[in-house]
Order: sequence, then C-alpha cells, then structure tokens
Amino acid sequence: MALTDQHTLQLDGFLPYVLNRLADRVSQDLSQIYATDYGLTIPEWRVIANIAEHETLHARTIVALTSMEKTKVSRAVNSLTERGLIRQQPSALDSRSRDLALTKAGTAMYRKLVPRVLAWEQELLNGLTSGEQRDLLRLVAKLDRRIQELVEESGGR
Amino acid sequence: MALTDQHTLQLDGFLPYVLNRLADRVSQDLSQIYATDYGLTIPEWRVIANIAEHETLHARTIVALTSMEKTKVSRAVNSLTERGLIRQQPSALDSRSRDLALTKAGTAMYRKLVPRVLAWEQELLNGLTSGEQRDLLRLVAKLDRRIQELVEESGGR
DNA sequence: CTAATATAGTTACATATGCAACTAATATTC
DNA sequence: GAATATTAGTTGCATATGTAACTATATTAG
Repeated sequence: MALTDQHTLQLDGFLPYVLNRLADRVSQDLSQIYATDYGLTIPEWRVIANIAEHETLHARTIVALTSMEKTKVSRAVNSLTERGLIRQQPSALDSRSRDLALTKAGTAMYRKLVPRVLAWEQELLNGLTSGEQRDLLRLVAKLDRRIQELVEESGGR
Repeated sequence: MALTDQHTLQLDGFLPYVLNRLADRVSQDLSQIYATDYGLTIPEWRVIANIAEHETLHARTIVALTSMEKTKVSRAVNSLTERGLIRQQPSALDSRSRDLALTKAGTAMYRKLVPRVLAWEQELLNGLTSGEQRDLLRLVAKLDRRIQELVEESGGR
C-alpha cells in the first residue's frame, strides 16, 4: 500500500475525481434508456430536454445552459431536425439564429421518456433520505455557481 | 415560459443532468493545469494518479477503479510508457498483465502536479463550509455505491 | 490431461468530438 | 453611416473514443 503522505493524492477524497467518476457512471447507465430505446445520443437528449423545458430556445442559449461545445449543439440540433423531432423557425430579432421548438413527434418522444427517466432517477436516489437529496442538489448547485465564477476569472472556454 | 407540469422535467432539479454538467465544467477547468502545462490528457492524468496512489497496478485494476473503457486505459498506458512516465514489468502471477509503476520522471511530474491540483480544488471548495464539504463527499460516495449496484443489476458495461 | 470458457490487453474501424477557420449577420466605434 | 469588431452557427480536419474482433494466457469442466 502507498503511504499516506502529503505528496500523494487520495483520489477517493478528491472531489473532481469522484464527481466525474460518478457523473460518468450515472450518465452511462441512464443513457441506455434513450440510446437503446430511442436512438438518441446524450447531446441530442440534452437538447430535447432543454427545448422542452423552455418551449422555444436558440442554439446559443442551449450552449450557455449546458456548457456543451457549440459544434456539439449544432450537430445535435441538425440531426434532430432531420429526424423530424425539432423544428426551426427564423428568429424575428436576430436572423443569424433560429427559434428551436419540438415538433409533435419530438414532444411525443419526450413525453414518453420523461416518466422513465424520472423512475430511473428515483431508483438511484433510493438510498438517500429526502433531506440528503435536498442537500445534494443544493451543494451541487452551489458548486456549479462557484465553478462558473472560476471559469469566468480564468478566461472561460 | 414552460408550465410546470408533471410532464416536464425540471432539469435544474434532475440529478443526472446537474451532476454531469458540474463534473464537466470542473474537469474542463481543472484539465487546463495538466493539459496545458504538462501535455497530459484526462485519461492519462487519471492513470498516473491511480498508479501513484497504489504504487503498482495492473491495467485491469485501473479499469475497475475508474470505470474507464479498457481501450482508453490501454492507450493511455501505452502513450505514458512511450513518454517515459510509467514503466511496465511482467507480472509474476499472470503473464497477460504487466505491473505498472511510475518512473522517476513520472513521479517527478506527479509530485509537481499534486500541490497545484489540490490548490485548485481548495479554490473550488472555497464557498463551502467544511461540514458541507464532508457531506458532499459522503453523499457522492453513497450514490457511487448505489449506481454500481444498479449497473451490476442491469448487466454492467 | 484435454477441451471449452473466460480474461487481459491490443488493434481496426466507424463514429464522435474539439478546435480553428469560415460565412453571415449584428453591434460598436469613430 | 462607413469601418471595425463581435456574435451565431457551420464546416473541415485532426484527434479521441467505443465497439467488436482478435491474440495470448488462465481457468474451469469433464
């Protein structure tokens, strides 16, 4: 066993590491629902969920909300449009952008997905008390605000 | 604004979503340290950190610890070996595997990285009380055990 | 002990991704 | 109100990644 000295990182107590590993495992398992059964990639699912939540959105807003690369968003938006799941309309205020909205088919798919995804989340959260669930969400949100400060300070991506 | 009905997912309260977004932002910002200054990719950095913590390890153990794809680990291990940062020795017990260890150069790089990475973590955790920090690590660890149960149930990857 | 099965790790190929350069439009500055 | 700088989104290209097939070794069953 490695000695526990101040020169050795304890990975299990190192937040970026444990956070990423957890997020990865969660995403991986959850994605089986929308990937296997609906042929959606993770970026596509995120785009759909964001549009659904806000009714209508510009691509750049999705970029801001998710921190996904704009090329990732662009490609997801285009493939979803080709598949008839979202619809694009010229924006009145800025003709570089288009208003994105779900089509009937997109809404239908989303409506079928939501309960399954929520049920899956419930299973994940099974072991936590509702207090712990609240704490976790609160702490994650707090850290998220903090990391965005740090990113802005250092120049952002 | 979208109505808040039971058919619409509230993404900011949906754990898989907020968890991933946070983990991504954290990774992205942290990686500037080892990517820009040391030319390490995220998988390479993880491999180094895991070997450092355990002195010596097989590739398959890294796969188990991190849930990274075995091809990802394989490629990271090989590129690190080529760069002279880790060393491979035939394993006494299983000749399919090799014992992986850091070289002098690898250890030196790791030693230089650790304090910087810890300082960065400290900045991130700035806004949380030490109680909140403990809670967060505890909850993440708990969820991590839970997600691994779920993965095993459903067949694993 | 041999045959069948499983495991560690690599490779090949197809797909996904990120960055930089680009087009088109909008904002800003003088 | 041109000229300049920014911004939204796309495309090209190089790199990273995941899946499946493969090699070599270990393990298990009979």
